[in-house]
Amino acid sequence: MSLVHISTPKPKDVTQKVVDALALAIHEHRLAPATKLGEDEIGEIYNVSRTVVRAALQSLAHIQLVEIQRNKGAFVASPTPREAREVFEARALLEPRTARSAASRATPNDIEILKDHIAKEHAALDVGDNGRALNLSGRFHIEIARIADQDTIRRFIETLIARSSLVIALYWRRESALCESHAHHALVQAIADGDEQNAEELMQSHLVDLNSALDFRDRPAQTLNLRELLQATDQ
Amino acid sequence: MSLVHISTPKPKDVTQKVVDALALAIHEHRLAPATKLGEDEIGEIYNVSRTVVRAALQSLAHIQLVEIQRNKGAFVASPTPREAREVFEARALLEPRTARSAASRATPNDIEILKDHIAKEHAALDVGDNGRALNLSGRFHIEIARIADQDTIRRFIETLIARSSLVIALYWRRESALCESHAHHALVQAIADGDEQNAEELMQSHLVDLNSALDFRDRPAQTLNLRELLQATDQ
DNA sequence: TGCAGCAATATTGTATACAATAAAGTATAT
DNA sequence: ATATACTTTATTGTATACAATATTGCTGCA
Repeated sequence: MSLVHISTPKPKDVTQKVVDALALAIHEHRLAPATKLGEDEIGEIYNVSRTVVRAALQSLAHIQLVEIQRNKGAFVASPTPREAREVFEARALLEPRTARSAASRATPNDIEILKDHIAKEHAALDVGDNGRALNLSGRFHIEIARIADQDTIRRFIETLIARSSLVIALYWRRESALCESHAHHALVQAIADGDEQNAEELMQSHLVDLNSALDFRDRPAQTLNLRELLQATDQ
Repeated sequence: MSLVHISTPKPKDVTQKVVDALALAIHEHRLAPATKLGEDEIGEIYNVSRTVVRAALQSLAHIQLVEIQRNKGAFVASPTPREAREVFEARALLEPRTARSAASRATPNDIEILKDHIAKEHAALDVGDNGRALNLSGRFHIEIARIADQDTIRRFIETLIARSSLVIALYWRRESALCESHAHHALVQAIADGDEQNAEELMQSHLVDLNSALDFRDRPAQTLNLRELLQATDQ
């Protein structure tokens, strides 16, 4: 199942296409948190029926990229400061160990793939396409989880990376240093060397760095969120 | 979202009812791995349309309690030995830390809830209802994650517990000692005492014990699985 | 008998139609 | 002029209808 999700050419899975398109838009920050995702609207855009749109939205809701409110509709998720903190706490718990595993298992081909990711990331940054760079940075982390060869934990990390995109959209503080490809580079080196200890520590400090670039104190305060938060008549 | 999932009375969420009913049946081992879950059939049982059945099945597929094969249908998941091992590896990574957190945060009321769980577990075992006992044992672990007050990790643990049910159905070795409520009792004591270190270690050894009661060497070899594995024409 | 190809059946994938709920607008009364 | 009740509109929730695919059974032939 999970393998299928990764590797298949997917001749005709319309739902997945919609899922991927929406997820990409969110990851690249083209869809802002709390944006309403009307079923008819999306259906018209992709020329599919509401049936498949609903399936896609439910799929995205499961990984918490969108939030569905009964009889209200689907919205791009808007993590609270608390949720945002939790996402990075969970990443700190899972990813260092995963990087260690990756260091013990990576093949030369895997290293090539990682370096390729970094190169693309640089290219995107040079062009000024921060959205794409952010997305690639996330996929870099997912790639490490894949190399670690633990499907279950990889799936968890995938959802955390996805949500990180939203967290960054809401709580990013600094202007520059968007994805510290320097850290990524060092990490690849450790993994290539099979240096498990170093890989684990580098990943840990990388996540600490990321965390320190976020500011969870002030909350989103988006129009849509405000409105729904004020009326506590939620069922 | 996740909070809603826990606390709301849910006046009319038909889909969730179907999800819960099917999940319970799987957890209690009334539905065996690889069982076909026809849409019409389930719809007739619960008097709902295929629309909601499909939504429910997709929801269950996401937490990997069922596997959906395109144009083939939905089946109760049947974890491979490898997947089974991964589930418990992930639990070993997440749950000890979570138990530690729970020990640092638990209120007297939380302790009551945990003790209540254990009591129910005993009662079910006395009646000989192993399915219900297993389900309660799983909910005990989820309860600890709830006390730890980390929604994100709790959700991960919930999916792992759910899959553990299937793993146990397929790979359980021993006859007796189904849920070692002794271990649960000691764990509650440590949490009640706020003894973080002990709680973490007890959870770790508890999971090791569970793992040692499983035998991943021989694979399921179910009729349905065999058939689909032999024909590698999957898309 | 056994197999190949085709026909019939059943099941899933998708689209549409109807029902229920929420949101918005309007009119009336104070 | 504001607030409240009602009406209208829009959107989601659910059921059904149709299309596509897979499975099964049959027929004919070697």
